[in-house]
Amino acid sequence: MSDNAITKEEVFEMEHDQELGNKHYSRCSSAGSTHTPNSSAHNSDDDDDSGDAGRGKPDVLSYKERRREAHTQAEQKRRDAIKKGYDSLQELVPRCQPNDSSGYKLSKALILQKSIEYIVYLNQQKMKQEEESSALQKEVTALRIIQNGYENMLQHQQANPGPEEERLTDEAKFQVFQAIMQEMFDTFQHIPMDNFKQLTGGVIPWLEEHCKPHILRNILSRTLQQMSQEVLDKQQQQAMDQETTEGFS
DNA sequence: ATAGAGCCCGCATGAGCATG
DNA sequence: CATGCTCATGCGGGCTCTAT
Repeated sequence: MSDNAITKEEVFEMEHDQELGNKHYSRCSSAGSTHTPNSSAHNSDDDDDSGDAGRGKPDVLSYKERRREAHTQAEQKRRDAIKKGYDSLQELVPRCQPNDSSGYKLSKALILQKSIEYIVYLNQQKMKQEEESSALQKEVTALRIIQNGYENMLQHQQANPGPEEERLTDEAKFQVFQAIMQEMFDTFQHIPMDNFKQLTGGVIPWLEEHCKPHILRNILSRTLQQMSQEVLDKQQQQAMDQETTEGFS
């Protein structure tokens, strides 16, 4: 396997010695002026492993050279992966996307910074939604408790209707229903209804404002008081009429 | 218009660590 | 121990901005 590698390297070296090799070393010559080997430098430097096979054969790459070649390719692969990651980030993060017109590309530092800002923003949104969800869940629980209470009251009422003489007549129930509906209608007709949007936008606030249990209870209480007063008045009137009749007789 | 400064990016390489 | 991977470093090149 190492033989194959060496052969490949040899071929590579022979084919690209001029163009790539010169470019390679010209780049490194400045960068690696302190450390980059040229041929003379590492012939004396790393002849420990290549020396046996390649001593006197300049075509055969030394171990150090082979390792450097492999490393260069690996490093290129790594840089590609990093670049791909930055490109993906720029595609994923809305604030990182370049303008369509200019097509300018953000720097890597900016991509990182914007990505961090976006993640923070998403975390805040998540927390906010969790709080809203929690509040709504509590509201649902409370409404279910109220619903159960009313259902229990209804069942109890149906199971124990009470003495015959204490039950409300259908006439009385109708009066109560009529009074409640009349009062609700008086407020409901103030909802703007020029279009469907206005209607739907007005119904919810109306429900919240005028259909609260204590308001309905007040209406009920007031209506029952009125009915009670009317019965009393009626009874008094009947008594007076009776007295008058008896007086005449 | 142009030279120079500053910034960013890609590249090659060495060093150090992990792994089979 | 060979190999792969990551990180740091130094350098060249391209681009933009600014002072002259």
